[in-house]
Amino acid sequence: MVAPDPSAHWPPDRPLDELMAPRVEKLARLEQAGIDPFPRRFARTHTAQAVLAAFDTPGPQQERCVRLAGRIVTMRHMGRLTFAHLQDGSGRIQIAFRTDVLGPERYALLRDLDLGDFIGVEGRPFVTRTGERTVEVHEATLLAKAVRPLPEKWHGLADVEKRYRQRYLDLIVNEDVRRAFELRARVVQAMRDFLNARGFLEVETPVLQPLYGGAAARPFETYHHALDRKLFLRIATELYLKRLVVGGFDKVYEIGKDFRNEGLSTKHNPEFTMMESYEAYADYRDVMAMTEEMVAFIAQQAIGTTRIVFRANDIDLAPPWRRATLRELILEHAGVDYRAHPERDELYRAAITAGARPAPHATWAKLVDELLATFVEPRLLQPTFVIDYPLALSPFAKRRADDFGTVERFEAFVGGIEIANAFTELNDPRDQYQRFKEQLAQRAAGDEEAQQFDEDFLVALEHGMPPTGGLGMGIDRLVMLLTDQHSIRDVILFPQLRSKD
RNA sequence: GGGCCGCUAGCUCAACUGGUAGAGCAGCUGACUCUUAAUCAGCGGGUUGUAGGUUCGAGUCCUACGCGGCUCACCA
Repeated sequence: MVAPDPSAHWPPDRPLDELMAPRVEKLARLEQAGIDPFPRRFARTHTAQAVLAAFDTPGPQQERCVRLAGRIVTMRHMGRLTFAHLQDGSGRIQIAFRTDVLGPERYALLRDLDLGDFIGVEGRPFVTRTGERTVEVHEATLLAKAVRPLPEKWHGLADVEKRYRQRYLDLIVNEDVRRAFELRARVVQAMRDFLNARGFLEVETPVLQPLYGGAAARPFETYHHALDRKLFLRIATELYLKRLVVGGFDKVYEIGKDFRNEGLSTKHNPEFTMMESYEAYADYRDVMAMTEEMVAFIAQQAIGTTRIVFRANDIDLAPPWRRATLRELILEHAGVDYRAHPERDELYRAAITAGARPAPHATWAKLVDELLATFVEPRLLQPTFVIDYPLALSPFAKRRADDFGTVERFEAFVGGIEIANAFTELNDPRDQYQRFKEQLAQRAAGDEEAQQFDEDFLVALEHGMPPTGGLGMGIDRLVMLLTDQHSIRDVILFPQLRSKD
């Protein structure tokens, strides 16, 4: 028996349009017939996929009664016979309701079912005359009534805004969207498997930080009432993970959200997922080798091959990847040798001549970055390590032994997008102190993205940090690459959008 | 933030140089025991993103705003 419940009637202050009204009426009618439209559980013996698979193993299996549950996504009434498709997390399967099996009374309850409703059914698998594997329903249970309609069935949901705002509809209707996010989960799983197998320890460090650092970005600010203090959402995990290396964890990594208060684009979401790893006694060459192996492994695990297509380019992620210095790549693609222009104004003129459009007040380091972004990045389709960056761009990277103006750093590019950033970590506290001072000067000069002076971190380094190779890899971009999605919004379930009031 | 494009029924889209806003799907009523974009007959469904303006008359032209997409700038 269903307990009498006043909410059987639709709340009067909830919207109820012409499409919802008949569904609410059906819900009330079912309740009056003693049917709970929102029961508690349903014991399944099979998923849709499992039932379909069972057809391939003939014998007693096929005769067995199966119990499965899902959302009604299509329905075709034909008098005393009705076909429908049931969709669950594994896929969809056809089910058939027959009057002569169910009896006219139970069959008549079908008229109160709608597309979008969840039902559980028990029945016998059979194959229709047209060859479709189907379950003949012997017993059906309403599991959840849907009072709003599903999106249109042929074109699905095409409105991009609605797809992002109501991702659940996108997932119900667009199979490829669901697959992309399942793939994303496999990517993260494979990354963990790879790192764990190499002896890395997964850790979690603070998201709320009194000082932010480890990357060049503007932060989000928040406030803790009890502590009466301003806090920042982290822009990177770097400085905490290196404290852990000081603490004796030789190999650590963290997979988590970073937050950067920047503009939105097809490549940028204000919160994004980053993997950072740190390995003691390794340098950036060791990290390079690990990076190419890891990406190839992830691709193999997630999509079954290292050969991918991105923006109609055939790309092979199998190691070894090309290694080239930043200097030679900029010379190759922009025709500018930045070492020949050590003065800022000189390099500015050279960049303009080459066809770049740098910001008028760009520093020397920003100009180098601009040359990289404009001329080199878009051309790096096959996996490429760009190595050896100017010191000024990298306040936490160790200098080359043979060249004190250059640091041991690489960025990995695939398909024209940057997927990783790594360096031999700076562990000399005297040098780190100088770098922080330099960042302070840049901040004073108006660079909002310059590092804050992190005294605690410096004290940690003064206790001694072993030589360490660090890596940061953007998970969202890696998934974009592996799924051939060109907008980061298509690999983030709920991307940031403007509020809609 | 700049530029360009878009916003019409629940969904997907039409509507010529300004002249009564339509179709398919979804919904409702009926027929139908092998359909799968089921089919057939009938019915209902709209403040054309919002607010102004021009005009006898605006979905259409103008202005502002909102939201989205692409792109540039910034960034990973």
